[in-house]
Amino acid sequence: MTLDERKRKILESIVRDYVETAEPVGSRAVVKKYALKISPATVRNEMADLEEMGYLEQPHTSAGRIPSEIGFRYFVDFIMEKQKLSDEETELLNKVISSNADELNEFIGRIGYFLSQITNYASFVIVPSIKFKEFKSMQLIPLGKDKALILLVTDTGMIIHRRIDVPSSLNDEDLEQVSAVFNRVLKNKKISEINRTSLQQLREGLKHKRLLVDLALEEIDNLLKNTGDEKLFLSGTLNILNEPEFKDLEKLRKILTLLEANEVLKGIIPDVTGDEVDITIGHENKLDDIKELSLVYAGYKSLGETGAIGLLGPIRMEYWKAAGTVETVRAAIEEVFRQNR
Amino acid sequence: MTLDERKRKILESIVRDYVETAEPVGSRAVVKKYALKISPATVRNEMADLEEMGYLEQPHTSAGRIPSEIGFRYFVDFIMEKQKLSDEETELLNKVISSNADELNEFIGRIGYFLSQITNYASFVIVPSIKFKEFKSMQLIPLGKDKALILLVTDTGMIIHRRIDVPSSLNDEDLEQVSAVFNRVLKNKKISEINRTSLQQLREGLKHKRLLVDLALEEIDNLLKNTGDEKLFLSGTLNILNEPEFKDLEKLRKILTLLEANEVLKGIIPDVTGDEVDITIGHENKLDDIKELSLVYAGYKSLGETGAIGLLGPIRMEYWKAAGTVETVRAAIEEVFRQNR
DNA sequence: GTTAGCACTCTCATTAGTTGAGTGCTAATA
DNA sequence: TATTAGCACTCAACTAATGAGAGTGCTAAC
Repeated sequence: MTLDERKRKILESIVRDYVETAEPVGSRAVVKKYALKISPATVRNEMADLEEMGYLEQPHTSAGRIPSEIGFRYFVDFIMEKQKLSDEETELLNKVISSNADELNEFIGRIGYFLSQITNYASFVIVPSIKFKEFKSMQLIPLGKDKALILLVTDTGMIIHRRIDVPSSLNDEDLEQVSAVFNRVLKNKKISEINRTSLQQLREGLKHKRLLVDLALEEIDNLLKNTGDEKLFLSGTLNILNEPEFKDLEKLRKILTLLEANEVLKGIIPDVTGDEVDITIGHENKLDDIKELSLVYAGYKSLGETGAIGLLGPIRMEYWKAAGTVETVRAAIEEVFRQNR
Repeated sequence: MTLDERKRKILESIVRDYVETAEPVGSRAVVKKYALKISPATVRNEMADLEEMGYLEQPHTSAGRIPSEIGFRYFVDFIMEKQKLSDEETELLNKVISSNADELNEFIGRIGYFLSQITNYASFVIVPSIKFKEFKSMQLIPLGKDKALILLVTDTGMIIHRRIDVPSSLNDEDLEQVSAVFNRVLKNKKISEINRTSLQQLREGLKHKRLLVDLALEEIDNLLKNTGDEKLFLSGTLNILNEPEFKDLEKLRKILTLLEANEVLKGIIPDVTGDEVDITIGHENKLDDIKELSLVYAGYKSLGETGAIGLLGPIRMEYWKAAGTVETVRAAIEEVFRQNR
């Protein structure tokens, strides 16, 4: 499946031209635009070969060629090089990175915005669920009559809270007392260490506040369960409005609807493995709904968990630019996460 | 500007037909579909009158009539009645209301989803910034080496937190001590009562932990400042893809882009005054960008502050349905907020 | 192996012709 | 006087025909 130098050059020209113009590329255009020292006729012969091999296709007899998905795949694997960010882009990225967005959501939001701004594709960032190891604090805070706030803090700084009803038979001091006992038993305790015995211990020590204890325990249980949901941030989805392949309203609706359903979207992103930028093109994707799209993405590590960032664009995508951007941003945010803890 | 019964009937027929079909309505269609006991010719005469009065317009000579914005306005003000929810819809609403979504965001999300589901228009919910009156608790929770969590709880159950760096010269006990002093001075204190004296008092009592105190005070200050941002929730924006008036890609892009910019959107919603459902049609709206859209909205009260819910659709909108839905949902969520505190 | 030349193919834009829905006006009718 | 039937007229939307242009594949010459 290896192509000689000239064929590679021609394939590359066609890919680049097609990505730029979204029109089939003719033999003359290839010669002219990329200053090859051969005639259109020769190019035509080569193109016929490339078509036979499956790298190109022809919308109709008298049109130029466009790269097939296989052609794009070959281009991505063996021809293109990832394009580095320009100086201005790098500067902008640094600004985004160093802006004191100490709220995680905001930071991620800016990263996503940057990705889609720079590339003009839709971007996504998956933030892994941050597993915590220890409880740091448990509070029951009275809020006026009959209400209280139950508040848990983990060693990762995550805060879980819920408003609960408090039987009016309990007063503020009772709440404080329960807080204290919980804290004593659970504080700095690893989750794995919280076993039946210690829970039993809690119940025993606070028999007469059974209801409250049960509520609190239920909440802790909840916390443990919900620890498994990673979050997906999307940005720049409207960029697909610029792509001529989606000028058709029905296609557009399909894609936008898909992008709106976050949960579905999580499913289409393949499991990230290493640090490398990965690319899936058109039908290589799992779900039918995105067989007209390509994905350029990479995993990153944060607190031992794996997240992902990536771009979502048409098959006719500037893979070199997309891959370069994803690679750089991936490294940058991993660095941030490393420093930050 | 009052119309006789027959003209009203004809205007209504044209509005309803046009809303349904998005096509200009001819005299024959009016007679046939709405079983009026007059001839098309008569209707034509009346239509000519209505056009002269500004209630109808004609896309071109040989087409039927469509309602002008003034026509819609007349229809909304003097002809239509708000349509009540069907039994199934009411049932669904009750389900949404009573589902134990004790997270505010989730509750609002469901309300928005309901609104746009039922009407097929984009919906918005504005949640007012909840002003709080008292501090309930202030905690400094150590999180491993050099880090701590500063955590404030207000009487409205709002939680403000930030991760801060702690000078390594301070140990866990120092943190606890600062917490305690803060709590003693601020607990259950109204904001208006926190004056310079009490702050001075804090600083004095903790002179040797100056840095920490300043950090904490800064955070409290922050909290007070940020109390002013209301939140906007949007839902069902893709419904506009169904409207034939936006089959044009450029228009579509404009609107979707607008809807993506939450901040701009807040600006287009007029100040809500009373409890009544209000409607602004096309050019009655402030911003140029939404002069091709209509707004159906109403305010609601929550903890003394005013929020809003509403729908955003084409000028050719089912105002009766939209207004009825908004009215019902408005009442429902106000009831929820009333009960919940 | 490469290239010039040429017949051929197919899309796209333009034009002309046709259809049909709907109007406005006039004259007849109740 | 209000209503209606009848009819000529208008205009958008569809259809078919035509021609231009881009690009190919093939053949024969270099």
